[in-house]
Amino acid sequence: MSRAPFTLWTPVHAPCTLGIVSASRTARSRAREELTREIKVAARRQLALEGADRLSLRAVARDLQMVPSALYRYFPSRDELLTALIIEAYDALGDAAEQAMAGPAASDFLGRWLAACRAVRVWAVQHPHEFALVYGSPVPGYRAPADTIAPATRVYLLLLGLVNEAYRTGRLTSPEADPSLPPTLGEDAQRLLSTLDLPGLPPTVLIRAITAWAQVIGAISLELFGHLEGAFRDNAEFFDHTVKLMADLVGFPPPDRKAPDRLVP
Amino acid sequence: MSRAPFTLWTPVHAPCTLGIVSASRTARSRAREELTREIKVAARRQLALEGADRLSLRAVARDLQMVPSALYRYFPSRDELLTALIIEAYDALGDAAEQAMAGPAASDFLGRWLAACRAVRVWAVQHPHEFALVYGSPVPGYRAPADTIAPATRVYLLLLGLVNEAYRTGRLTSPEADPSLPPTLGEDAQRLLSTLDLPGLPPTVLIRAITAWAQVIGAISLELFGHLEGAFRDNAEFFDHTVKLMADLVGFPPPDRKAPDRLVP
DNA sequence: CTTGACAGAGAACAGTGTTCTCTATCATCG
DNA sequence: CGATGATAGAGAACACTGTTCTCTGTCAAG
Repeated sequence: MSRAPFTLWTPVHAPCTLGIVSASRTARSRAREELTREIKVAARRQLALEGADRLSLRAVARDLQMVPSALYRYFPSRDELLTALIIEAYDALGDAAEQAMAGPAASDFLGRWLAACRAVRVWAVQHPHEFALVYGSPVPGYRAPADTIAPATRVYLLLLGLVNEAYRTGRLTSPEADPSLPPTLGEDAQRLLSTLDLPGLPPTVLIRAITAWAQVIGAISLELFGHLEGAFRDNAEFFDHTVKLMADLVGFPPPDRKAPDRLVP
Repeated sequence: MSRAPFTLWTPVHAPCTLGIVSASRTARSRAREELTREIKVAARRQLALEGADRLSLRAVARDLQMVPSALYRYFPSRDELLTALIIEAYDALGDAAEQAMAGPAASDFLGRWLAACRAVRVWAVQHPHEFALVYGSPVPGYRAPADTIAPATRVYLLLLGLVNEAYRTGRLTSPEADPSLPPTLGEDAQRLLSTLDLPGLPPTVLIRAITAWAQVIGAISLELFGHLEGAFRDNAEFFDHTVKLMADLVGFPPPDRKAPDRLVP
């Protein structure tokens, strides 16, 4: 079934909901927002229990004592409901990472990197089906709808910001003999850096950071999807170690060594 | 729906099919094997077109001009059919990697590592839904059935064998200042090494190899599942670079430099 | 107060996985 | 060879699913 171009569902004649204009809130639209929320929490509950492919519109309707067709006043299809859950999952993941990163001292870059990555894994372990929804195979159709890519970049941008901050303050060790990027990859990295508003960050560092991020997602995927079954007694310990290896790859200085040769910012 | 303990489907009174005993092959069991194969190819065709969650038993039955219930003589459920496809996908992936690894000279460890990883990615790009089936979120139920974990380890063991071979022949550069493993992780690594029959390989190298493998899967997942959309014009180039970074992490010597300090085997 | 948009109910449709029962057909054993 | 029993497939049925209609009340605005 081909997916129509995604449109976040909004009522055709809905009043303006920008800002904090809660005074002019009619009772109907208020009930509407509340029910929309309730539908999503019911759906998320069922998602957590059964997984995305077992998520049934009729079941969430039963849960809310509604008739199935009534749900279509709020979400035009099951796929759009799933998309809303995807967006919320991205946000929850971003919240978790952001909060964890605020724990260590601002100057402790390795500690903040570790804390954020750990938070991502812990969230994933606690919400395996939601992680699968966003980083596993996309269930609704095959290509992510446009509205999901913005929230998707949040964790990613958080970590990149950390790398940039460490670099700017001269706390990033330069890799010994960094292989140069092939031309088109280097151009793409430069373009990414300018669109991400991270001028000055070397392209090689960006690529290393993305590489590390891919490793983090890969390690979590392997664990959650059963590919590490029986390998380690404590998967968190293994994850921590790989994250430290990746931190070293990116250039976060290990705590014991005095940061040796620094890149000039 | 809870999954019953997995049993690869075999007819209750089927004759012994071990070895190449094709003489005592009755016509019925021969037709049975052929139809089993045909069901799988029809299912795989539909899987490639629509994805795992859209794979419909009734559609493959229609494709084969059978009635849906007839399929249940060959696979006791849709999940078991998917499991068979999973196993075949693992095998196809293993074949691709194995064949690619045989390309470069036996002593060119970096080249063989690169070739194998590239082959994995190319196979994944060409069979995205099958990759999603095995390395994305597991669709049938939540835990991989026991019969899939053996074929799943094939690619993995192939790469580990390469690392071991490089180490044994002294072609693996030791990482500068390898952080020591925490105690339980080190024990687990030692246990893994003995069960995998790779004695002598340092536990830290094993962990680095698994880390690299997780990165490869993560990079492919990010690409296939849309998280790299719009980032790189040539994803293969990005992938190649990350794979080289990981090769360096594992200790495969770069081709230009003379391999500096070697581990004693 | 009237009008029109909206929320929800209910029925219906096409599709799904799965399980029955029933009838041929084939392999095997006496 | 012929009887017997296991098997393959057909067909109907059940309990679901997502989705789309139509129809009635209800709330908000002109």
